[in-house]
Amino acid sequence: MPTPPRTSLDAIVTAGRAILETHGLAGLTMQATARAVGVKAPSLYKHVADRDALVGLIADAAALDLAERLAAQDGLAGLARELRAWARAHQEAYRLAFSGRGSEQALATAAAPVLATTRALVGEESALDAARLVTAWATGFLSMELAGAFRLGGSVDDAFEYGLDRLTAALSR
Amino acid sequence: MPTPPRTSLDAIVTAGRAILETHGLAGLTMQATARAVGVKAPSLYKHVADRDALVGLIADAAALDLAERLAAQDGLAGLARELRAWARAHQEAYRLAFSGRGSEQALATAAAPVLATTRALVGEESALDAARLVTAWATGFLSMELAGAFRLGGSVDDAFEYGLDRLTAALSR
DNA sequence: ACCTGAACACCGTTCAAGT
DNA sequence: ACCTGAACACCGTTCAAGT
Repeated sequence: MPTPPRTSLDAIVTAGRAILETHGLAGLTMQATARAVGVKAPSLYKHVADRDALVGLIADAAALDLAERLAAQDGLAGLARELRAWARAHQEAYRLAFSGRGSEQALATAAAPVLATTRALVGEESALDAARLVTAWATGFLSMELAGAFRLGGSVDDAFEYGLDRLTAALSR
Repeated sequence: MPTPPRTSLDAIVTAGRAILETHGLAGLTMQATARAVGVKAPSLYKHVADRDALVGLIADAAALDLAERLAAQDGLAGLARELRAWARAHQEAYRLAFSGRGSEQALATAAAPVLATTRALVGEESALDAARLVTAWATGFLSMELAGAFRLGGSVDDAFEYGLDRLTAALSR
């Protein structure tokens, strides 16, 4: 006898994102996710292949969220500061989005505005190299900041602005 | 009746490093580590508090290994290229060392030569900010490279040298 | 057509009992 | 004084049985 679904992929991913942020990736269990959407764990397998797939979908949702924010920005400084603000506001989602567990497509969407900006700064030929410089710096900085790796004193805010300033200078003309 | 230990912390950490590199962090189980040193899993708890502590010790051993390599280098380019060579040769160890699961001390030791180099380049006042710029870029670049995140074409080697060149220019005088 | 209980394999960890 | 078997709680995952 056919039965209507009691949950949906959308509800599952949304619940997963909330659990991720409150309990971390380790707390994002199939059981916890199922409970959040009102079913038992085995039912989730009607909607996702396995936990890895669920984690990947959550990573993509986060990356697309970020992409939307970045698309509204202009210039290297705006992009970098918005990325940092987003990362600090959604630490677990940020870590997951850049962990390589999502699709390449979602991350590429988020990176597109950076590429457009470097193209304007250094021209077509060096745009990709320059985007990789900026992206590597920004994501490296944030992963260190979120991990609490800046422990030698000094202002982390100042270090971010210093890096942004030096990179902007290095990519000018 | 006293019994001599059948293994040691050193042997456990060494075995753990080998398992990490061949089977990844997920494969680094207490059981696998115990088997590698010839005891059963519960015996490991005589030497380490729990799996997290073991993982932390392995992260530190890797970071100190890297620190030794970096200490033999001179100049930004030498440091960056040696870091990249080491990261590619010990991918899992690299990821773990920079994951924040080790002690701050071990990573600080590895970072010391970078700080010394930026001090020589930009002076005492900006040395820390500059070291953070370089470190963030290098670790960000490598985490992306190891994750296979550079998929838009172009030469990854060229992108690395481009970044190194632009950063060197940005930190000159 | 979806959901569930029960079961399985596999973790980390504890601890009483062996030597 | 160290090591082990047995046990426990907790995972992810499968599947026959319910509705």
